[in-house]
This record gives sequence, structure tokens and C-alpha cells, in this order.
Amino acid sequence: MPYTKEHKQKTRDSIVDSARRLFNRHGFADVSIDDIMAEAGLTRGGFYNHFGTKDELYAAVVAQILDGTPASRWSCNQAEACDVIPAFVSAYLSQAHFDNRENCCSLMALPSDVGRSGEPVKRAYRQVLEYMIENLETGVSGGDSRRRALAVAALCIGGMAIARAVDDAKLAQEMREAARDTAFSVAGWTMPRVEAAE
Amino acid sequence: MPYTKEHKQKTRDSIVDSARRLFNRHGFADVSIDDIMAEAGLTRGGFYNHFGTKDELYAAVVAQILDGTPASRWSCNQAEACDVIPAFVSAYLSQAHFDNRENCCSLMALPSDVGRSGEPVKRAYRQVLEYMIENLETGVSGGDSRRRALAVAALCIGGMAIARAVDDAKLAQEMREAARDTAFSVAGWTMPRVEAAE
DNA sequence: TGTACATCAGTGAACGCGCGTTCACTGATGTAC
DNA sequence: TGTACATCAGTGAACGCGCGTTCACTGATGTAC
Repeated sequence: MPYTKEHKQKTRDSIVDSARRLFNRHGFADVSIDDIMAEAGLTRGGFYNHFGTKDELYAAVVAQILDGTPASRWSCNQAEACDVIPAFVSAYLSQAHFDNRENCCSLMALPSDVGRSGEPVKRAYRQVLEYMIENLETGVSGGDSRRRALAVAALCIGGMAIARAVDDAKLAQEMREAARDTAFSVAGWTMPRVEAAE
Repeated sequence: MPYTKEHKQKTRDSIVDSARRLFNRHGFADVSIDDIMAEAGLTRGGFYNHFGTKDELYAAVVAQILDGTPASRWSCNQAEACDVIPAFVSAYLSQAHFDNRENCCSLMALPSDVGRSGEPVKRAYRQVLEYMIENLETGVSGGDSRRRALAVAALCIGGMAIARAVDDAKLAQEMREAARDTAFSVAGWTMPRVEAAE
């Protein structure tokens, strides 16, 4: 018997991971299989030992978008929520998250790409989004918590996507700060002390 | 002398217009020059009578994104603002705008594509966004109007981009409504009567 | 008014390159003896 | 413990297709006479 099953699984994982980073940075359409395999330290041909087609890779990538995303660090119990969730929103809209082109949340890196992709891709996007919304909901105070959580998600994802689409650093920062302050106000939190999370 | 100058300009305009519709629907990377010229009722080769390269077309398209967008209907004087701006936000987050894949606002159709494009594309995106924010600002009541206008823009663009990226019509509608209600609350407007704009 | 002509917008075949995919192979590995 | 072997993960050349771009051409147009 050659190699172990673990060996093959590790290679597959590293292909998916390389693909996720490259997709976040360049979008789906502008990344080739060559790029992905090279990023993983492999060569073209080996790709088809792991995936039947490029589409199959898309599905595999979005199916585990959560793993390489700040979202993977959200989980917390109810008691922590009042501290953790506001800190998460600050971190989401931070300069550091803005600058990190590869290991950023795919929800904000790929919304328009996903919008025109097939059902499997949209399904994975929804699952990650729902996970985010559920966690946000545990952190907001007052009634109408579902609506507030949805709005905070829209402010986080929208604010960051817009900030990245403009050519003016000052406007980008202004947008992030307005989204953060408004999210805090919508969620009923007190304002964060001077950008601690940046 | 063959043809008139107006004739050539009209052809050029129709190429740009076809490109904008196709970009909104499919993103930058998945639309070919063949597609664009066919959409405009022309053939491949003629493209280079109007543009030097495909990149030159990108710049031309984004430079006039405003024309084919609901944004082109925003302008209003101060007296109208209290009626027009809330109606605009309702229309922006409406089912009709959600469904219109081609003649929708490019701000929400292309944020992640623009985020990884070059400076000319980002510049045009910023100009359209600033125009939107300025108009929103005339409509919000109370102090801190700049921050509120930025937040309303993030809710409109983010809410729609997210709604389009999920595979669940109910969640998409919930997101649009939460974004709209929160935008109205942030802007200090009274709630719209049952989705008149849909 | 009618005709000959120069211009150039538009055509469509052709080229070269990059990409997804295939395939014959190589060589590292774990197992059998 | 040491060696021979079967397996299959990974290699890299090759194929075909689509795309951006080029180019020789065609034919519709406005002008000159």
C-alpha cells in the first residue's frame, strides 16, 4: 500500500485552502488550476487525483469557507456574548481585516461573485451567513433582535465590501467607522474605546 | 466622407451599454468581447474601431455607470428631498430592483469585482457612491447626517448584495426588509406604508 | 439632379496564448515474505 | 532486519477550445463635380 489516507486528505485540504485564499484575493473567475496547484506547491496534473472538475472544487471551497475565516472564531456561550460579539463587530470592520486580502471573511470578499454562481455556492454562503446572524443575535440587546442582527450583518459585510471598492483610503475608513458606530447603535451597545481592535 | 460622427458615437454608446448590462449580470471576468458585440448587434472585429483594448472598455463603462442605474433618477432639490430620498431607499431595496439583474445599480451588483479591479474602475465606483451619499445626506434628519448617510448606503448596497448571494428567497426578503427598516430608523424617517414601491 | 469617388465603420477569417482536462510516466511509500 | 513488489499520488507534456487581438476586405455613406 502506498502512502496513507491521511496523506491524501492533507494534500486535498491544502489545495482547498490555497484555492480559498486565491479566490478571496482574485475572485472565482480569475484564478486558474495552475495558480491553485502552484500555491499548494504541486503541479497541474495532480489536481484530478482530488477533484473531477473545477466546479467540484468551488463546492468544496465554499463548503468550508468558515474554517479559514474570522467567523470560525465567533462561537461563544451566552454569558460571553455581551463581550465577545461587540468585539467581533469591531474586529470585522477593523483596518487589519480590511488589509488582509487573503484570510478575510469570504462573506465580504465575494458577495457579487457568489450572487451569480450556482446553487451549491449560494447554499454554502447562506449557511455561513446564518451562522453569523445567529451569533450576532445572541449579542444584541432589546426586542426585535432578529431584525437588528440582520442589519448589523448588512452593515459589517456591506461596509467592508464598499470600503474595498473605492480608491480613496479616507473614504474607506470613514465608511468602516460609520458602519461600526451605526452597528453598535443598532445593537444597543456602548461605543468601543478608540479602535482597540485595530 | 462616410457616415456622420453621431453615427459612430451612437455605436460606441450601444457597446458601452451592452457591456454594462452584461457586467451587471455576469461580472467583469465572465463576459467576452464577442458577447458584448453580439448583444449590441455587431461583430467581433468592429470593437477595435472604438476601443484599443478590453481594459479601455472597463474604464468607459464604469465612467458612465450612473446613466443606466436607478441612481440617475436621484437628483432632486432640497424641498423634494424629504419625500424623494425615503422613496429612493424603498425602491433600492425593493423586490423589483432585486429581480432586475441587468438594469440594477452597479454599486450592489459589482462590489467584490470592483474591489479587485484597477484604479480607474475604483475611481468611477467612488464617484457614483459619493453622489449617492450626498443625495442621501440631504434626506436624513437630525445631526451627524454624514455618518447616517454612509450607514444608509451600506445598508442599501450591503443588504442587496447579500440578498442576491443566498439561495433562500425568504432569507433574501427578510434581509431586504431588515435593511430598509433599519435604514429608515437610522435616517429618522417614519416607516413606509406597506411596500408601496414594490 | 445624377454619378463617380474617397472614406472608414463594420465584417469575419486567422493567429497565438492560456486554460481546463487527459494521459503515459515516475518514484515514494507501506506491505509481504 | 532486509529486500522485492504493488499501489497510486504526483509529474509534466500534450490536446483542444475559447478568447483577445489583428488584418485584409467590403460596402454604406456623404461629398465633389
